[in-house]
Amino acid sequence: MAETRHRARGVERRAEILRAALEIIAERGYRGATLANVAQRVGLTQQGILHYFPTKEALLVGVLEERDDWDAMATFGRGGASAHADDPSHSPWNLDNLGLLIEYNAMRRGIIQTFSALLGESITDGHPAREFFRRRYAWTRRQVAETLRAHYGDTLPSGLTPEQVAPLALAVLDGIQYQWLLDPDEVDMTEAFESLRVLLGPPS
Amino acid sequence: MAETRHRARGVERRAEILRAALEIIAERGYRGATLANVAQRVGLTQQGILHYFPTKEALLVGVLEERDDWDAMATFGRGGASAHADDPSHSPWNLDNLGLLIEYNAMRRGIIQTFSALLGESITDGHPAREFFRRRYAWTRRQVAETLRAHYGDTLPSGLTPEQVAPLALAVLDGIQYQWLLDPDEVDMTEAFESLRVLLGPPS
DNA sequence: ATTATCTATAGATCTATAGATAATGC
DNA sequence: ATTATCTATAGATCTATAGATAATGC
Repeated sequence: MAETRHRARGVERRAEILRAALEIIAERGYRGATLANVAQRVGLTQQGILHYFPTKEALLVGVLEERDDWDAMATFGRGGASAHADDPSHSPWNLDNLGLLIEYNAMRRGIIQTFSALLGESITDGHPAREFFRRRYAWTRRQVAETLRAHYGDTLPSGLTPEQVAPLALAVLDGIQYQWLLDPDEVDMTEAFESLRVLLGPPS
Repeated sequence: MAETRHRARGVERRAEILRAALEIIAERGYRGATLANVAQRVGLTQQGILHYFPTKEALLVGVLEERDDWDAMATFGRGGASAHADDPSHSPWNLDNLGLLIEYNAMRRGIIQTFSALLGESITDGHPAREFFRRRYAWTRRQVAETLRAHYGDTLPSGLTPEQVAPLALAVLDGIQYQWLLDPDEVDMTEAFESLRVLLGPPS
């Protein structure tokens, strides 16, 4: 790895930095993250990072843009008609290799933790990710409502509309993630999502 | 206010500082908060704060301990058998004065925002509030399950058990709060909680 | 030439300690 | 005496700018 470093082209370096930034943000949040932290992880100086991203905020934006995975999280359950259906990182259910699954989950945890940390911060005043999340949630609520409508029609078994349920379903995903991150042994995300499906009722 | 400052006894000052700290954390999170910020808000120097709370972390602990309100948030709906049933700040449904209600909501928003910011940060490595939240959630899940059992018995209309639903219901509360904080005009917390009740089904 | 990195630094902050000074309570 | 606050500072960091140097691609 260290030996190939001088071979790394700019694009790869950039990707390397973004991955490191993702990890650092997962560990300490954006405000707690430091350019020096990221730099150390990729074996550069702090100023080296600024060569690729002119400011700390630009680095955050890079992380945010890189992760269209964010949205994959919204497509809960295997029923989701994802645009990336053939990409293993987007359809864990198709993996038959246990090693891959574990690796996948570890990466997933990193992404979930980064996402959750940023969401938490984003609601504070003037946070650079605030608008990003506001838009994302508005979009995702619509997306989820649409998915629900495709499954259930205009009314769910509960009598509620897709538009009423969408924010709740989305909220469950986020809330469960926090509970899981705080106490992985006590909270089973998969089971929780299964229960959510039961709670929503059988498709008509 | 400034005139009564020299009259303020230690206990009042402490409370004043805690309230200011709550606000600052709501605005910038714990990591983003600064002793100087808090100091300025109460008209002291940064070192003045350290007279009451020896470290920044001690101040956070103070805020965390002060707010048993945190738990009131878990007792959703008017059905909650709260120990503070006579305290207006714990039973908004009893307020008949609109002014009080608005003030209450504003305060509520501050508390919700502080809580949400801290929850978001707490999942990062070595955060001082992590253990607090882990315990709080374990306790609250049990609490909610108990409440559900009192309402529904051992099985909810969906067929799920109180233990299965509790983490979901709790997750909805937290998740909706984030959505609301990000976009107050698009998300109606009261309506969302109402929908949650419908989703859980009618009590038997 | 252009790109990738580094050293040197400026300029802000931040937490926390030490110790002085003023006010309050016996 | 004790409590409440302040000034002075140490010692760390942090982001960002300036400019040098080495490596890469034509």
